[in-house]
Amino acid sequence: MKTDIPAMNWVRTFEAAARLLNFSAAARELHMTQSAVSQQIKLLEHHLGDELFIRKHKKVTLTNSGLAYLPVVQTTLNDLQRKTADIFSPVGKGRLVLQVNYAFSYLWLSNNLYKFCARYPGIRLQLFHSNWASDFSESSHDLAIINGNGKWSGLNLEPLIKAEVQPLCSVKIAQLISQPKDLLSLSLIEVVGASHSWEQWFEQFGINLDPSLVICHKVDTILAASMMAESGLGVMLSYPDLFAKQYKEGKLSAPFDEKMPTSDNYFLVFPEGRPLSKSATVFRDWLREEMRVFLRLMT
Amino acid sequence: MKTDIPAMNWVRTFEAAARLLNFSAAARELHMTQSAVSQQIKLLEHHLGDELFIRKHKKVTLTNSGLAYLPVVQTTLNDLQRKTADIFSPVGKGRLVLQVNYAFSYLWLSNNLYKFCARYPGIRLQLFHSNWASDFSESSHDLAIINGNGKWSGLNLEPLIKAEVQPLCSVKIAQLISQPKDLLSLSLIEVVGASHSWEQWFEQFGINLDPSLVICHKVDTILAASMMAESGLGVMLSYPDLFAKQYKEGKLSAPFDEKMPTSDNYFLVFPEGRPLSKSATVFRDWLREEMRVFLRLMT
DNA sequence: CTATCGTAATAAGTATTGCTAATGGATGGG
DNA sequence: CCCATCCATTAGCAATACTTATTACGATAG
Repeated sequence: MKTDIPAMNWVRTFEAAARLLNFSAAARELHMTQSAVSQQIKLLEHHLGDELFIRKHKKVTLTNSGLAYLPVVQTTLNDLQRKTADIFSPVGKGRLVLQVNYAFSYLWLSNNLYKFCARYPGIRLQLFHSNWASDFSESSHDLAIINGNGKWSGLNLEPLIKAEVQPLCSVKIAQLISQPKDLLSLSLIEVVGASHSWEQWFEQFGINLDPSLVICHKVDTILAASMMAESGLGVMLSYPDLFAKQYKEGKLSAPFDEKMPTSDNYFLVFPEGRPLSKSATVFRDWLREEMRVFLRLMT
Repeated sequence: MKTDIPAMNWVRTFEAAARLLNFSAAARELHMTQSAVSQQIKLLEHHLGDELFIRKHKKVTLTNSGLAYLPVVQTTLNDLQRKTADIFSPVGKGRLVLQVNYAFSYLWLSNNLYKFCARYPGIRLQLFHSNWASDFSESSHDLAIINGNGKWSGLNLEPLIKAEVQPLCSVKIAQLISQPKDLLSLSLIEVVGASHSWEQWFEQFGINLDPSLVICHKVDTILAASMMAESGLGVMLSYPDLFAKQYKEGKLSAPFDEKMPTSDNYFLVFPEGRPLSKSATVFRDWLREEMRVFLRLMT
């Protein structure tokens, strides 16, 4: 085969013909004659140095190579079309692929995303959930929302909430607490992997935490921690901003006003060095504004 | 913009011009005249309904749209070229992307892959490690090697080793063991998520395992289990086939000959309903044959 | 068996597109 | 200031894409 890329029209003709398994039908779909289809496919086959179709008198079928090539061609054409449209179609149209942290999606986005959709009804959203830092060159999402310390290279970051944590628990449990050391007799919920810890929190009050003396549930996600805290299983140390709804509904309460800074935050993440698609820019701007309003209401 | 896909030559011309930021240089690279480049880019801009370059008398720069479009075009062209070559270039050429289970890669593949590379020097390998079942429609790998019970739909599966496990430990520890109940006084290493368990193993001998009475290390990967077993920290329950090398080198030993069937295995996984690329077929055949020889040597 | 329909291949001619050569305008370095 | 470099434009030629018309083949219905 020749090493250069086959012409777009050959490929598009092949796609239609392979999908329909009928040159005449492909010709109708592409608004050309059957003859043109026949010729283009012959040219493509010659270019690739391999047969794509088995011509059996009344119907054509795909060869093994053709069968293997069809999905390649389909995803390529589809990708190019979609991404081209994302960049060049007018603002408010197109698809937007987001990678979102589970907890942020459940605790904040689920309560607010409807506003974005109402404002930009032409933007079709596609949400993927993952808690891991994202590789924009590999994956095909436009934006990501990730929790972590923000030390990722090659990415643009915008912190979304205030980077401070405080003890949070059910209202019932909160009534049992009046001073920091009261916590020591309760179950503490620790999120493993977080850069803030109960140890640090107690340090603020001169209390040296002896890990063997406290009951400490360890969970690997903030979502699990919040569910345990809500159901009265213990006290968690987390971002008050994130639990506004639970706070308002009386499901969670903060026994102390003091907040402790942390180096973890939720970040809006997008690739560095190349501009965002229009839809992604629109979403970023919306999220910025929405978070600004949200955080102002918090104080 | 028009909704149909821009012609391949327009796109290719744009790619070169945008990369080099010089129409004349792009023309030289593509073996055409500067005039042709200028015209094609003008056509593409017209097609997309947007400017791609800012023409500043001596040099051109990319507009925001152009900047956003360049990576899209580059990955698309690259992908199409690579995948086309994978299908149509002669056997023994091309790239092969494998997703491999960590343990299988470390314990078996690392000792045998050199033979494949020696036999097919034209095939460039790309290995990704992951222990999770794979989605061929999303990801871009050709084959995967995964551990599990094989209950994944839409995938072709071929078991790679014998689906049986047996206790394995360091030679030193093995000398302390003569009958099954001797194990109860040692540390047992359990791989969480595996479908076989120590409980099942003891059941064979009519021993009811009381979890509270045995020291049980829990790990989440076979690799971690094997490292602990090798260093004499305890006994693990795993596939003897996988540890041939450790066995031969005296690092691991099997205190009992009896093997227990398990529903977990390592599987070679490939997509259903479409043929593999030539490189992938070659790899599959090589792996089959290599495993056949390997397993025969085992018995 | 034969007429007809649906399908693909081919040949020849036309239309479209792509490319070159030549030229002009603009700019910055020497 | 002049020359080199860069891009745009134009006109004309070359390549390609497409159409029309025709042939060939097989299935199916009469």
